[in-house]
Amino acid sequence: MGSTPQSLLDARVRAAVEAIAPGAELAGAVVTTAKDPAHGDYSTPVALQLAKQLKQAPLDIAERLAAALDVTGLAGPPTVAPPGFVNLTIDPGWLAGRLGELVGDERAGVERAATKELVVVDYSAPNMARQMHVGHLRSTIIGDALAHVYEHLGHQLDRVNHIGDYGAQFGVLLAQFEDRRRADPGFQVEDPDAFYREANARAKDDAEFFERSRQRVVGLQSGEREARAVWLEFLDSTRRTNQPIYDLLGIHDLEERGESFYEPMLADVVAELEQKGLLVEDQGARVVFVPGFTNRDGEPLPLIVVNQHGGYVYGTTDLAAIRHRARDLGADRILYVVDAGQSQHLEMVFAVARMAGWTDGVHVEHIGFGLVLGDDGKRLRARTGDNPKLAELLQEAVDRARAFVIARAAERQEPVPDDVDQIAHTIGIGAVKYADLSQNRFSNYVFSYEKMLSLRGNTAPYLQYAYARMRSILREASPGERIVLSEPEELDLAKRLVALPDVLHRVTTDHEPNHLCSHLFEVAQSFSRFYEACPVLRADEPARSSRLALCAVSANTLRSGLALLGIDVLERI
RNA sequence: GCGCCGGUAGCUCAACGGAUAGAGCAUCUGACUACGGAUCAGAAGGUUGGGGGUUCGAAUCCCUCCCGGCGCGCCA
Repeated sequence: MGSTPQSLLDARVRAAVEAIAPGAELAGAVVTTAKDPAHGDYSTPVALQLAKQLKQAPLDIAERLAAALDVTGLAGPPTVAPPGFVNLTIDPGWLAGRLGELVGDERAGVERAATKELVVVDYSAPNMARQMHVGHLRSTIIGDALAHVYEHLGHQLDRVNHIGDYGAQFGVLLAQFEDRRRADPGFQVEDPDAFYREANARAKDDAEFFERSRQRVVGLQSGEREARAVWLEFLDSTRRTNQPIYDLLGIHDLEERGESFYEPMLADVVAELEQKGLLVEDQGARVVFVPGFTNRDGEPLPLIVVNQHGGYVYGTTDLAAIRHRARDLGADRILYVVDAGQSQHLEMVFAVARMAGWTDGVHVEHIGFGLVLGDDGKRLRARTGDNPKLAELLQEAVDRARAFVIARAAERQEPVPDDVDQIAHTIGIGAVKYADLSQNRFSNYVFSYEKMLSLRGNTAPYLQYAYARMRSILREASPGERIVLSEPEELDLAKRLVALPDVLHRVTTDHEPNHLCSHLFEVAQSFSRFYEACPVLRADEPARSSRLALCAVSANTLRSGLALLGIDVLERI
């Protein structure tokens, strides 16, 4: 923010309110973007909001506000519209000047935040010894995008991969693995999901086996060598399975800090809860009752910290993690990008952390998201009924993109590009990411290759195509310094190009990346209209260098905006 | 039963308490002797699930009911 019309107008409207009604309190939006061009570009409803407070007619207040409002050099004279709006139209001269500053600005006008925060983003979080599924995909994509946005705004990031590598589930796997190894010394886990099912099915039916598996957990947690060795083997195999997925997604700076990382802190976390009087004994377990949460029968619902067998559970590691992040790392903000199904559990963890006084002054938030559905409207499954393997799902997007590029080359009787693999990868992965991010994260969405790879509409390929077209023009000539905006299409595009910082600010408030997607889509749409209406490269075009500048800023905006979403662009498609 | 999230155009979705609820897809009508037509222009399409309430103003906030999804004590 800082240099956007909205933030500048906001400050000036506040000043004018202070002048005509000192001490008046403003609730809600001060300056909003106008939907109807007849209302200008920005609008303020503050006169309406102040009417009751000041006991005066809204229209009168609006008139006095308009008179007191100094927007010289930034917008045209304010106009008043019933029942009490004050409408503002950005001065094309200001817009041209601002755009001039953005030419060649790699950051597309986004300034760094005044105060630098440490932002912990917890995302991806696959489970050891199980395939990643589409839920992990959403977490990974959304978390990565949010981390990029905060980083771009100058904050310090700690990207944490809280993998599920600890706890009772592993005992079952360990016991089964040892039995299989005993029968066949060369045994290897080929299919992690199948092995997981096999082990859990046995634990369900075989009481002896189940009891043994529980003891294996104790063995592991007490540092028994053999158990530890197998555990490490499982971890390695999980990493080998997941690495290709992270490679495909281009995600490299995620730090693995799984549940086991917090093991050394667990005893102390329990001791501290005990010492603070939060821990109580209930049904053989040691728990914290969290006000406001009830179970099926309407009884108080606890967060279990130590189970009836004396073991730690995931709530324990989650508590250790939040304490570590807030107290030891000094996080200002902790974001949990975890599916919506975990909402109650996380709210309880957050509540206990607050009760323990660990998160005073820390912004802790669950960034929940809905399910990915197949075209049958049910949870996405592979043909086999299993969770689809993510690597295959991503690969199919890439393959479809490649097929399209090849078909298009044939259609145009052109040779297939040398870098067809690179193009297919950028389009295919970009399409998957954008399809996810452009959706409201709260709702479920239907996974459709056809839609995400479509070249029309609000899709990554549309944006990538628009970018390639901008670059194609910019290869021919360089933008000028002096900018003149006269055509409506030029003005419309320019207004959108200067607003990116407002959008990013919003994304750090509501953590909904779909707003950034919409903005980039609107930029691309505005550009296409501009491109149709305003010749750029024509030799006798007087606005040539100015229009080249519009192309340059548009390209920068799309490139850097898509990068924030974790999506690459292509110079040529 | 309780909790959380959703219900907006035929479909997929926007709309940070503001003005005549907007895009895309699909449909229909136009525009290729102009910088990449993978494009653009236009048309049509709505009782914002129902009912109350608060407000100058409600898709948005509150209450209630209906529908869908997810979760709800020792897996994570």
